[in-house]
Amino acid sequence: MPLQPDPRSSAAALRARGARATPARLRILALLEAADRALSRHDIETALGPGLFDRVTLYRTLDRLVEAGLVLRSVDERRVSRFSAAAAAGAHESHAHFRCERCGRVFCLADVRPARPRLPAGFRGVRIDLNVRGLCRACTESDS
Amino acid sequence: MPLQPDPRSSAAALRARGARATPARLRILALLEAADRALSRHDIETALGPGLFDRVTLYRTLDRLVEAGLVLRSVDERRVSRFSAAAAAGAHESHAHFRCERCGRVFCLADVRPARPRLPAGFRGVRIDLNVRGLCRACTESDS
DNA sequence: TTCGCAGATGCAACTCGATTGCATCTGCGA
DNA sequence: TCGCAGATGCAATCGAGTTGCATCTGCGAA
Repeated sequence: MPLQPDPRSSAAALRARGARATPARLRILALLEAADRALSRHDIETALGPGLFDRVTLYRTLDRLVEAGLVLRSVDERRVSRFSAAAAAGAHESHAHFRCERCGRVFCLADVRPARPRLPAGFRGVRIDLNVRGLCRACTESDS
Repeated sequence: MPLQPDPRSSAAALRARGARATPARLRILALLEAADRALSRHDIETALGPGLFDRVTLYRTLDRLVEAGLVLRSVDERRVSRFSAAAAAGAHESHAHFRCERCGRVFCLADVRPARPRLPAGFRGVRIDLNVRGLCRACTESDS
């Protein structure tokens, strides 16, 4: 989890997974690795500068990064996909997010590792994710 | 959690929450209470008979039932909202679902009660939900 | 170093779940 | 039984995400 993401190691990670190291992928990966929360396509487009990459390119790039296992996807209450760097979040089978009900931002709870619950007979669980909803620090503080 | 949902008690529950007991609300509530899984708007429309209620009415009715606390909403991996009766699921602050990655169906794990995790300073958690993804029984059995 | 092409990108059109505006209808308290 | 706030239906619209197709380019091979 480097503070200054290294584009060379990102490029190597991409190539090791059979994906080309393109500007779009390196920029998006660096952005997600530096972020302290899960970003939507809209967040990413705004951060990189609107118009730098096409909307379709952003979606396809994110799909490819998820497929390569470098990025995790989750869907928020407002039906928007959000993305976080797998390296920063911890690429575990179980994962936890905090979703602020006021500002809509999503934070990774990297050190929370939810336990696998008992399932009904015949059901096979694979991945587990836990969502906590409430108010984030900024919204709690502006709540006085 | 009655096996045969009682429309009279549903009507009373609606009125107690300041909502009218209309045919759409009573039919949808009865359907959700009888279901063993969370239903999408499309599932509900199909079950009640296409054309019986307008799509907009279904969405607005479901919104109202969620607002009244009689129904819980969750969003699946495919960005579709799914609804389950709060009474059947257990209207707790924490809740768990199983989402089948093959058929897309969503099951309530009524007896699983995820623990509240530690949050970063300043964050206030309110509701918790746990999602387990994998294969449901039907899809596991057809997997041979 | 250059070359070729599979894979990546951009643009336009499209899909589909969900929402909004507005006219009409109705549950239910008075 | 009457009035009206709240509920419903219809049409238009929104917005996240996808698809088809033409063009471009990273990168392995020559």
